[in-house]
Amino acid sequence: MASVFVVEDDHHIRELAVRALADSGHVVRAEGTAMAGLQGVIDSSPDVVILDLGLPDLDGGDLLRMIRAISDVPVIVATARDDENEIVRLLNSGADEYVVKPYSGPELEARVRALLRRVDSAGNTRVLTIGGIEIDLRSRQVTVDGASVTLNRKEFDLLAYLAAHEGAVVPREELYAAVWREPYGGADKTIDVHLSWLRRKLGETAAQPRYIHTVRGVGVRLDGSM
Amino acid sequence: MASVFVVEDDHHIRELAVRALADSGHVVRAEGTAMAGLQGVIDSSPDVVILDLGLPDLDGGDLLRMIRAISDVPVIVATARDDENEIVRLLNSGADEYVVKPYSGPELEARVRALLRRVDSAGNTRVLTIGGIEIDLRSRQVTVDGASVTLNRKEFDLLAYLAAHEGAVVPREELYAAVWREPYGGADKTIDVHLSWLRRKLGETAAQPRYIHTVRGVGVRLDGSM
DNA sequence: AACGCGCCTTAAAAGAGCCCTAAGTGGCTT
DNA sequence: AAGCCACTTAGGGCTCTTTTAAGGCGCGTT
Repeated sequence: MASVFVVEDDHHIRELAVRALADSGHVVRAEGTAMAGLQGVIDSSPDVVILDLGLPDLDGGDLLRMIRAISDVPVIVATARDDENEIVRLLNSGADEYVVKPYSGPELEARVRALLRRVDSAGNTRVLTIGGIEIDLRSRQVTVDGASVTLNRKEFDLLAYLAAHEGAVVPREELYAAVWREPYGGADKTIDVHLSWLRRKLGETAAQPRYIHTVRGVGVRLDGSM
Repeated sequence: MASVFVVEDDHHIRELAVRALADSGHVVRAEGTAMAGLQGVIDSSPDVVILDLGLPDLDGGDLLRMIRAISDVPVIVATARDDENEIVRLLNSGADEYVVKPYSGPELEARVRALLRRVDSAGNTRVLTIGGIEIDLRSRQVTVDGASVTLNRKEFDLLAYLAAHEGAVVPREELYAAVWREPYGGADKTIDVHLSWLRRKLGETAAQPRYIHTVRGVGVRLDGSM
């Protein structure tokens, strides 16, 4: 059982989804517009969001990015079958699942269940702790060994993404895509400059890393256990 | 990067999948029959399984249940059937994702990535253990008898590929193609140099092998049981 | 409008580490 | 014994990464 938020403008589809999910024991809320949906997601902090892409007031992809900017909530996007590139793009920009419309109630329910099975075992806190670093995703405040440090937007987004993937080597390409939201031109040194500034604020250098470890030729890894 | 196992009987589709996944940096194994696939999944403990449903020797659903009986490995099912009920049934019986055939390389790659992201964020680790060697594919960290060793990119990729094929003799040609991502010019001695460096870091020599065994005229074999 | 400030990008240089080539040695096969 | 194959070491070129510096842009303030 979980709380699910449905954003879908078509009344009949919305009712189908709400009924199917409610029948299988979930707490369901629904809205019919992007802006109301965004507000609802913020207010009710659901465990899963079902997001229709064909909303009247805003592109579904934009809404997805707005949700991702404030939350790591798992998102299932509902889309038309013939749009393969769109699906790839959405999965890369933060969607966790997709269902193809028209979908059946049982299918949607199965997707929600499959997704929750993965997510339940993860600790869903709004504050990430990596070694001596505390990252509050909501207020965007960071402390290192208890002392507050001021990060600007890019620095915070870099740190937050690395922290969300603690221990994993994150390729520059992925890191750039996540923070800049645009394709990575391989020769772009900007990301290195920001990493350097971030390191300074975390109290380390590349030569004496405490958290951000360079894996030459592959990417960088945030690791608090060393 | 992860180790992926593909079970698909159609040669062309299999090659498409293998190439797409290898190009995006994964260690890939593939088989064309259900029984060989099951054996391969048992032997190589992959991080993700791509499972075709239209296998010649066994129903894909049955194979999925057999895999589920022995492992929690995430499974992506590939189905030509545009059959909604079939998909729901499979998701309920343990599949984690599905792709509809024919699928593109980028689409498959995106599904694998999305799945790995969920698995990783659930706190799972992807570790290969060969004798005293522990290989963490996510952080690219390696320990031998508990002691950390620092491998550079080529060394790590070589070791990871050999470990994913533990016990099998890997031809130089295949090893080179997997790590360098380009065709093997037969006279290339570079791979030998890197293998030598890797051996040194693992604490062995070719004359006194503990893990990497040379099979003269054929290739090399990683084996931790000796 | 003009100014100041912070933020981001571009540029450039230096350093470190990695990778390939080359060459010599040793062992196995024929 | 000769030839082939594999292993190792050494050296230099090159790529990748880091860091500093300078300039432009946006934005709020004066």
